[in-house]
Amino acid sequence: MPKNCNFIEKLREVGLRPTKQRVEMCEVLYNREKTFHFTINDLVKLLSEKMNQKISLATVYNTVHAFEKKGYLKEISIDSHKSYFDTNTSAHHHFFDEDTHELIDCDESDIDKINIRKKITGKKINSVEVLVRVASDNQTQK
Amino acid sequence: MPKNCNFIEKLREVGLRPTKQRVEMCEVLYNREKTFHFTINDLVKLLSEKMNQKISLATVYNTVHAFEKKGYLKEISIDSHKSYFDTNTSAHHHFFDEDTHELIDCDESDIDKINIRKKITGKKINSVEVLVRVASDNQTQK
DNA sequence: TCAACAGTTTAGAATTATTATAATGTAGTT
DNA sequence: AACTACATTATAATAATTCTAAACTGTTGA
Ligand SMILES: [Mn+2]
Ligand SMILES: [Mn+2]
Ligand SMILES: [Zn+2]
Ligand SMILES: [Zn+2]
Repeated sequence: MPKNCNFIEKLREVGLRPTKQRVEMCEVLYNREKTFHFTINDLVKLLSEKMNQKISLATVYNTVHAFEKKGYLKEISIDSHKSYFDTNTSAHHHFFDEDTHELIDCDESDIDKINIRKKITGKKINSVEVLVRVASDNQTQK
Repeated sequence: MPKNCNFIEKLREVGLRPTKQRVEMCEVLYNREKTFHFTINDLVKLLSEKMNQKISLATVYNTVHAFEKKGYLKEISIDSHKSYFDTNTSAHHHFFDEDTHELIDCDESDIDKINIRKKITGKKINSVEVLVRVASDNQTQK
């Protein structure tokens, strides 16, 4: 994660116009140390803080979906009531903290390879993902 | 799954009034061979077919959530755009057919026990669930 | 048996998240 | 600078879910 990636070039490469809104979104999404997990609301908040002018909600939705289509973002299902997105687009497992509603990525070494015995005829496996729900262990809490 | 379980008694046991709507819902949900996975829409459709009078949408939502709170139903997250519910309330894994949007339960023997190496300090694991997304293997199809 | 009460259902309004629309603005090209 | 295709915007529309308050019903105990 270099400090100042050339997002303009990156956007051009996949055929998206490097408009200021898209470059701004790239900065917010990818100019960080770790994977970023967010809801549209999180993102809107961060963008409004960062930018001088306001950004339209429709643009945030459109751009997130454009990024998703181009493989820059992945949608994650942990809560049927909210859409979460992930800047880590590879197949990977998650911990979900039920206290803070935060997602945490697992890497290869965190969970042993999943062995699936069941076959469904005529169907191929597209992905295998594990969700580990965690919560505070503290008795006094909650 | 007996043919005509005494749902009235079952409802009383957990402190729910055995109103005709709830008994009717029990029949639709639990009077079947296999686990039932459904969306609110699926359920409304089935109930309207089965019942002579119409049932209010609010009642379906209220009753599903009452059942959920009592541990009769479990909400499943596979698609952030829709709520799925499951009559199998135990911890279990799923296959999700991306062609038909159907959920299929796994049993113990289908997936080897998941070994989690990562520990998060101060947090305990509440559940570990695997989602296997499958789709048609047929080249000609889609 | 039946009135009284608490809990339940209901239709419709309200809220929330998301998508569609159509006018205006802008990046890239000449 | 001007042209054009694509993007952004405000706003309207849609869809899922929840709220509200009035009408209704299962239960209880007189
Ligand atoms: Mn989506
Ligand atoms: Mn829910
Ligand atoms: Zn992730
Ligand atoms: Zn299930």
